[in-house]
Amino acid sequence: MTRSKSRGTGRVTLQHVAEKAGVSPITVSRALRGERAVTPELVERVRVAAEALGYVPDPAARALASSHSNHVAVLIPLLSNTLFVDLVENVQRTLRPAGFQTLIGITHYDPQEEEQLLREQLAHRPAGLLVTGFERSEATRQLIAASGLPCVHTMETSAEAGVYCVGFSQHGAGHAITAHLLAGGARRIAFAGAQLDARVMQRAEGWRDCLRQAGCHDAALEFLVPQPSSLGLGAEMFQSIMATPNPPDAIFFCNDDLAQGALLAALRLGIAVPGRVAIAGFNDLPGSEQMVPPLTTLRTPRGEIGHTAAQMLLQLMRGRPVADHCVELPYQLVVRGSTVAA
Amino acid sequence: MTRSKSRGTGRVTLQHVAEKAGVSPITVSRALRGERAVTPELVERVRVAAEALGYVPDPAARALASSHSNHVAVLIPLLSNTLFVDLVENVQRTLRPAGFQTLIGITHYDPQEEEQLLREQLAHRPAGLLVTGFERSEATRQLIAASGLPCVHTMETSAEAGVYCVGFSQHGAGHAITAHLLAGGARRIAFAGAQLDARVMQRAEGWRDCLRQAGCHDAALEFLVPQPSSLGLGAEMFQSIMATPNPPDAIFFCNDDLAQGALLAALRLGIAVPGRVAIAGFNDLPGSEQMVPPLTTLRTPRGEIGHTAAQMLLQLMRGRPVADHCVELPYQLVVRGSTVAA
DNA sequence: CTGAAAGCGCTTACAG
DNA sequence: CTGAAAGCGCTTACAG
Repeated sequence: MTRSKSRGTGRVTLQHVAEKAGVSPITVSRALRGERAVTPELVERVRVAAEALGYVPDPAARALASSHSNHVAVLIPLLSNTLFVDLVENVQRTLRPAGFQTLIGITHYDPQEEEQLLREQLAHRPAGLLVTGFERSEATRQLIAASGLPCVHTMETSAEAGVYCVGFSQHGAGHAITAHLLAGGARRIAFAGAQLDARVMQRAEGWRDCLRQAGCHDAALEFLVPQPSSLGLGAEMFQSIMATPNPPDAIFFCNDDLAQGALLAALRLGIAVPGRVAIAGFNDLPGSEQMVPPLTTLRTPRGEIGHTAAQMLLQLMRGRPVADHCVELPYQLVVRGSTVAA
Repeated sequence: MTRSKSRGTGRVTLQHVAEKAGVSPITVSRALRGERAVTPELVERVRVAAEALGYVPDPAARALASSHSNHVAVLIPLLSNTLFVDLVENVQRTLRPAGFQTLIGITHYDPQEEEQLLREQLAHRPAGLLVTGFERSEATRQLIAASGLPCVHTMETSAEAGVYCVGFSQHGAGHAITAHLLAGGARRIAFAGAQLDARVMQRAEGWRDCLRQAGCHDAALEFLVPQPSSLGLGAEMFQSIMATPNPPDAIFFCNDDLAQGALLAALRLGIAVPGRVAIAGFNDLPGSEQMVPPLTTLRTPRGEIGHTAAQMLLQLMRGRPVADHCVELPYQLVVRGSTVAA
């Protein structure tokens, strides 16, 4: 089939489908988008014609005409923490079948970078936004508001009206881990945190509150470092914590990689776990069950968060009402050998 | 400023910049894209006007008019292997400043899924393609060829003419690890592979060739399982390999996570490493240096591959010639305690 | 429920 | 080196 127009791209367009189906292009557009107000028979005819021609709608033309692309902008801090990989995978798994493309922006926990990324993503006129937590620059917050786009926050929850979020109680989870340590007989329970983003600090708060309730809180047992968490850092922190004059009998690490590093350091140093010190992590990342001893941790529902947040966003992008603005998902304590002797 | 047109979106357009700069829209377009054939003074005037108005080009309009978006489609097997996270991060770091958005497709090593993802990405008329290795369905291959888009292959190299690639010698790397094990005195050296993608099999080939040259090859010491690699799988494989009638004195695992799992299993089973069996991994992933004993491995240049491949693609997308169609980057053997007694 | 017209914001190809 | 015209492939808003 030759095209006569000067700039013809050889692409099958709405026009072609319309001719084949014997209707107007606009009807094809409506039929294919599943807009009501089109006779079922016509819809069928259009569908057959589109199929026969192998028609693929042009996202750029669609975006230009409707002022919304089929992109969804996703902002996450990192991809090097499995946590966010699980989140992203589930977001994509949910959004793709619905016809949405994911635009992934990695902020590295940097508010400036998040702002810059969002600007670039916004230029693409995404249909929706998926962001991590609530901590961001005022400018970013305003960009989001001014965009008028549906936006779902992940990982944390908020009671604020009009804010959409899917997460779990970071505070409650921190509390739960600490309570488990207390139940095991520990009294001097340390908190070891890295990165120090808002969620880590909420877990610290949970730890603090739990220990205060039990009358065992000791501010000297809060160890915080701003570096990104890693096994190496966990090993270092463990060693320096155990070298303090009056070391703890249990340590709650804010992330499993830190705790894994601590377990390996304990092995090297010949410090018995949980005999001399119990160790707990957070997130239940790959490998934690393989540690020696296996790591007690808390399984966070990041996969489900990704799925649920994407579904909520889908509802919002379709202009449908959402029952729950804020969905709080359950987490699960996973008790293993690092806190309970075999 | 009120807009009179009925569908005005409130967006600052080329038109506005043109009026402000006192030139035609087309000149603005050319000036901003850095096309030559525009007087430097005009370029400057346009730039100032655009800046003042906060003009952001509309990618959708641009894509529609030019039939190319500023997207680059990236296809990778997984995000749960740090390897590919490093690759993607470096790709984005290189492409973003040049004005390109990355579209990430995760194939899960499934040719069908890769094909489907590519179709979706192609609908967005990306400016270029970045794919992993050379193993894919014939249909996918044809989609790539028919698209006429510049395409750079990563992780592996190929001498084939007209094929752009940036990688390292998987065969050579497998050979190097094996040679190191041989040099340490091992003679019964096993290869333990999972996933069994093309690159793993090339490493296996390197292991085979090295041992044949040394006259030590034993086909019974090749252990292959198709499951995705993980610490748990590594532990299982290690245990079953050591339970064979005539176990090896060294094992080369095709990925660090398997080897890490093996080291932890050895610890649990009380099997001395490297005393009774030496263990080597591949990739140098996070945590390997923290293992007990630290894991000998081979550091692969995936970050540099991402950067170099993105740069090559940038050249191609700009229509500039590329000196080397095929860039082979160096890897580095990292010798640690799991193969050499302290 | 269906359609003709206009427009989304850019770039291509052609003139000058 | 600069510009007026046309077009990219859709959807919006307005009629009927």
